[in-house]
Amino acid sequence: MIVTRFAPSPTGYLHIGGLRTALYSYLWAKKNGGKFLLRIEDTDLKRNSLEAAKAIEEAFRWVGLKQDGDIYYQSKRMNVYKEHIQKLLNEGKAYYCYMSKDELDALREEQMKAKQRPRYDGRYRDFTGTPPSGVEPVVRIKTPISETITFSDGIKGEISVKTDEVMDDFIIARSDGTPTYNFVVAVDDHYMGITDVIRGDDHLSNTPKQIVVYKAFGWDLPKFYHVPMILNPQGKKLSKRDGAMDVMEYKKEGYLPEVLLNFLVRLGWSHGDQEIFTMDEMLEFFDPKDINKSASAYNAEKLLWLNAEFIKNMSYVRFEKELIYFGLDLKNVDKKEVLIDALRERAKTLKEFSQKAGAILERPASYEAKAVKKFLKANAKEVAKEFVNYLNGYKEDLDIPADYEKLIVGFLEQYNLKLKDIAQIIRIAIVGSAVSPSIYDIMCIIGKDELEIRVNNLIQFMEKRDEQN
RNA sequence: GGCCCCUUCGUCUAGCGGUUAGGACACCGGCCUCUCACGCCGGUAACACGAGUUCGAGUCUCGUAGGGGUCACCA
Repeated sequence: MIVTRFAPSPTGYLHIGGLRTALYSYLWAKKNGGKFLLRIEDTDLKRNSLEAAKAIEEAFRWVGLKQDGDIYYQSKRMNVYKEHIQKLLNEGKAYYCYMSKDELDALREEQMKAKQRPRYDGRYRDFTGTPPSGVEPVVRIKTPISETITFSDGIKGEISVKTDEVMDDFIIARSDGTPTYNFVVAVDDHYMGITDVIRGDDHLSNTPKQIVVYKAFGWDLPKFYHVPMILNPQGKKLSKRDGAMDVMEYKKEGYLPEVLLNFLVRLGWSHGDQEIFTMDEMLEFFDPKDINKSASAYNAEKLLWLNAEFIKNMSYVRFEKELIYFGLDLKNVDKKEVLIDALRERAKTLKEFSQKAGAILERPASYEAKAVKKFLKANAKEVAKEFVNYLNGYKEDLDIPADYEKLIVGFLEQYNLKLKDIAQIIRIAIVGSAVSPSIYDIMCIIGKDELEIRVNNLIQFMEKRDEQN
């Protein structure tokens, strides 16, 4: 069985890079009938916060990635790590190092000056004398000397590093006794039964260290997949400055969770020419072997396009449900289906949708100056008045947009006008600007009575304007 | 700087020794049209460079250049 995990450290919100590796892990496990686990890496008490952990969980809930079983918190497993550190100590595979932080810094500086790679010199590796007093020791693991550590990465291929060149006896327990990252990752991945580790390729260079831990305990290695980073549009590493990194920010901006997932799955992975995937299709087609080797740049326009595609095909009930978050309650809107259909092809996000809907549902607070100047010419007032008269005398049904089209056609015939002569007047009367969905749709949405009110309001406005001139 | 990784249109990518190098976003035309969109049709645009291997290279090998990652008592 395949078991994967996502293991964020709770130092901030969940960002889209993290979400993508989580998605890949989730997909790979679920596709194979396996398990996807969530582990919060909170060993560094100073930098973690409970709120951050909660924020990550909230983001997971929003996108609908559900972990199997309970969430693991490393802070609750300290005794396990301590036991294992003790075990290595007992077996002589790790040792206490009494070098103080100051001494270490001095050594590092010296090495830097000599243009050497800063590296612990192993001075306590075989130390048997009396330890210096007043120093709380750290625990270091013995990394093999003159060995080549080789592993096969599912994305990058065969990777091998020479221990003497790039590794030293790294610290597995700080002087306060708390374990460090590379140690706990290996211990947890082993006990959680992780078979496939899918993570960002910034961890590629940590992998040999974790392998040292695995080997010290004699454990089998999981498979590793190091997925390339996501770059910003400038091709640099995505950072907070690029904005919109927080997954929850996408909710606020009116993106659908499945769109974010769809967008992310295609960033660095593909299945032929397919752009749009349902969750079932992602599960069917995803395979980490198809993940690209190179980093990919974040492309906000494509995300927007994808969101628009999904909105175009979204159900009415889903619209009603999602729009509540944006302060738009469609429950009492009589022609909500006409509203939705009129706007779904004009709004790329739910946020934009709710703004545009508001412009139709609420009476315009003012009339856009440019539109007034361009379309409300001298005869506009008369045309509008004639329209109100015609509307008052109109006895046919006014229920669907086509009924309003009949209304307009009749009006144009009677007064020998062109559609152009009336369309913008009605539009401005209803939404206050020269841009909106079809006038038949928006007339239908607000209904006959409201239509009359709004056209009259516009007539009043024009009268006032004409008086001033 | 050492080590590791990467390199096809502006961007996401397809390609797995023989292709007019395909698709998508964006962009530019045109059509549709009551405005704006949507939709439809069409277009511009890429194999980083240099050597090999081969009858033949985007595809294999090696260099060069460029980009990224990483070198903590952070994760």
